[in-house]
Parts: sequence; C-alpha cells; structure tokens
Amino acid sequence: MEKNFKKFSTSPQCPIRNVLDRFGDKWSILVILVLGENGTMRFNEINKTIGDVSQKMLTVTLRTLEADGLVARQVFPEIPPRVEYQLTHLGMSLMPHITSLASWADQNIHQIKTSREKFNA
Amino acid sequence: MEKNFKKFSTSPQCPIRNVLDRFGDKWSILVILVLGENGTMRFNEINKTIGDVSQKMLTVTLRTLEADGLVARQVFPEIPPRVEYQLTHLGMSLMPHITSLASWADQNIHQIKTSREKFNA
DNA sequence: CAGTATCCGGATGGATACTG
DNA sequence: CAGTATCCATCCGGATACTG
Repeated sequence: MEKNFKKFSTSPQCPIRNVLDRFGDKWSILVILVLGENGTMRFNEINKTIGDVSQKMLTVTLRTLEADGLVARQVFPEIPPRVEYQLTHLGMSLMPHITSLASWADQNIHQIKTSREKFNA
Repeated sequence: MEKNFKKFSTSPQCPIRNVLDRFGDKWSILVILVLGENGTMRFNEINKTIGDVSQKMLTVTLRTLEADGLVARQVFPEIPPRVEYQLTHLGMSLMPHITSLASWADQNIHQIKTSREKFNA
C-alpha cells in the first residue's frame, strides 16, 4: 500500500489542520450536511432537523461557519424575526466531500460496530 | 442548488453521526492521514510525525481506531518493545475521503482565512 | 520503546432564564 | 422567532512520573 496519495504536511500550523480542526466540534459537519441537503433554512428549522442541538450551540456553530465563509446568514427585518441560512458557494464546494464521508459511514457502520463489540469483549 | 445529494438521516442515533462523531476528536483524522501516507509505522514514529500529540492521547486515539477496526496493531515480543501500526482494509477504504477533505482544505484555506479576518473586523 | 497511572486546568457544551 | 446571557458539569487532553 502507501504513497498513492498526495502528501500533506501534518505540522501543527499547517493549513489542513487549521481547517480540519473546525470539524472537530460537535455540530459543524452536521449543520453543513443539513443545509446542503435542504437548501435555505430558518434557524428553528435547522434546530428541529438536527433535533438534539441546543440553541446556544447552534448559534455558535452557525456564526463560526459564517465567519469561515461557508454559510450565508440573511436577516429579514420583520416581526417576528426571520433569519435564513444557506451554504455559500464555498460551503457547497465542501458538500461532496462531506457526503462522501457520510456515505462511507453509512456503508461501514455495521462493520465498525461489530469490530467495537469484538474489541470490548 | 439542493437535493443533488443522497439524503441522510440526521437523527441523534443515526449511523452517520455515530461514525462522524469519532472524527470529532482532536487526533483521529490526522492519525489516519499519517498512517495512510506512510504505511506501517511505529508508535514513536507517528508521535514524531504529528509532533504535538501527547503520548497519552496518541495511545487513546490508536486504541479507539483499533477498536473501530480502522487500524491494526502488531506487537513484537522484543526488548526493547516494538509495536507497529498500519491501516486495515477498512481504514484504507476511508483514506480517499480523508485526502479529498484535506485537498479541499489545502485549496481553500486562504479564502477561509480571509473570510475570518473580514468577519472579525 | 511503548506504553500506564495520576493529576489537573481549560474548553466544550447543556440547561435555564431572559429579550427585541 | 431568533437569539443573548449566565451558570455550571463534564470531559478532553496536557504534564508529569513511573514501568515492563
């Protein structure tokens, strides 16, 4: 095996780690996945779709994704307020990589679970 | 946009979240990337390659990846001890998805950093 | 060399209450 | 509706010391 892949630096300051660390939080990948699948969504819509994310963490996650330029946030000056979120072009360019990861997870979850059980036996 | 992607459940107990949560820790993706690029490696080799991972966290990460069946651990009964790690077939099947993520990160880090600076200005 | 054991601080993130 | 503010428990993960 080995070395059929492009080599990446793995030093602490490298760009790849800088970005991948972002996905290390609990909700970022999931929010991108949900927005990518559903298009434009309101705050509470995302909240209900994910189900078990707190209001606080959803806000923090969306703000971070907005800061990174992955998600666009549009506020409508209405009462009651309406705020819509959608992936930016950059965010959408990330989607295929996320979905391919999700597909892999979907296809291999059984094997992984079996492996975990064996290991803990 | 939207709905060009296969739909995934996003409920708290879904398989995808079960697997993706694993990548939420600080070192898993990086260890897989390093092993995928270099093939078989000894404990201290991985440690040095990553650079800023503690002995404890590297052990924990490797054990978890082993439990999930992504990494194989082979102990040689020698003094001083030698332990070699490599990706399993399952682990290797994950590699393309990780490297495609890394490539994306590499290509877009500049735009993301620029976006962050604008947002915090 | 490749770990284990222990301690410990800081960050993560949940619950709750409140607001424009 | 879409947040903010605050408090607080947990847990992640680093530092250090020790071992077969």
